[in-house]
Amino acid sequence: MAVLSYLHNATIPMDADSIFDHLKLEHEAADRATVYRILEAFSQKGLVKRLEFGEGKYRYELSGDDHHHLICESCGAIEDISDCNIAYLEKDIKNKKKFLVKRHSLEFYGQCRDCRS
Amino acid sequence: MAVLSYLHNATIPMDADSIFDHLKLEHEAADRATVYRILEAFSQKGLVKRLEFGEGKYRYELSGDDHHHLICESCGAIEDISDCNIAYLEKDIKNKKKFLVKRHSLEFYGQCRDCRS
DNA sequence: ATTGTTGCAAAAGCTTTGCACCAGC
DNA sequence: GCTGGTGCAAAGCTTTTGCAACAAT
Repeated sequence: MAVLSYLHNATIPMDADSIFDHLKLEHEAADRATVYRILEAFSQKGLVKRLEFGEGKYRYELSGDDHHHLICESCGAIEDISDCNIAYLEKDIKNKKKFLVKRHSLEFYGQCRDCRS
Repeated sequence: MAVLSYLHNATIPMDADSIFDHLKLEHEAADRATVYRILEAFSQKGLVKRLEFGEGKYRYELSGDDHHHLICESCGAIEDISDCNIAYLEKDIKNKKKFLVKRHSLEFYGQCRDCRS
C-alpha cells in the first residue's frame, strides 16, 4: 500500500492530511475517508501506531522498535529517542497495582538543539 | 474559581465538557468558550496540565506532583502512578541530543485489576 | 474612558458515518 | 449474487474565534 510506503519513508510520524496530500501528489489519490479507514485498520492490526503530540490531531508511524519522541515547542521539530527502558516500570506496575500494561506513550517536550543556540 | 475546585476534587483528569456540565449543575454556569478560555489561561500559567489519553480530546488536571496515568482499555478507568523517575533520562537527552526537556507525558495503557479478574 | 471578561453565534479542524456504487470472486 | 473496498456528502465532536455587551477600575 502507498500509505505504508509513505510512512516507511517518513522521518517523523505523519498526520492523516499529510498522507492524503501525498497520495494525491503520487497520483494514488484516495478519499479522506478511505485514508482514515486504512489508518484505522492498520492501527488495529498493530501495523501502525497512532500518536498524539498535543496538537489536537493524530499522527501515525510504522510500528517497529520501541522508541519515543522529542518535540520542540519552538520549531515543531520531532526527533526519535530510543533506549528508554521502562519495561521495569511496567513490571513494577503489575506488581504494585495489578495493572497489566500493554503499551505506553512517552513524549518529551522542550527545545531542540537548533532552537537553543 | 469553581473550575479549580472541581479539578481539585476530581480523582481523574477531566475534559472540558465535564467541567462545563458540572458548572451548570452547581449554578455556576459558564459558556463553553469561557471554560476553554479559563483552561487555556490556567494551562499557560502552569496551574493546570493539559493531557491526552488517545480519545481525541483533552483532559485537564491540577499541576502538582509529577505523576503519570494508567488507562484501562477495557473499562476506561484511570489511575495515577508515581515514582517514575525519568529525570535521569532527561539529562541523558540533554547530553546526547542537546535537546532541553521542559516537560514530558507518559501514559500506560492496558488492563486494570478489575478487568483482569 | 479603558481594560478585561463574558456570552453568543459562528466557524474551524479533525474524524467518523451512511449510503450508493463498483469491482472481483 | 455477495462481499469488500471506495467516493461522496453529511454529520459529529472538540475546540477556537469574532464581535458586541457588560462590568470594574
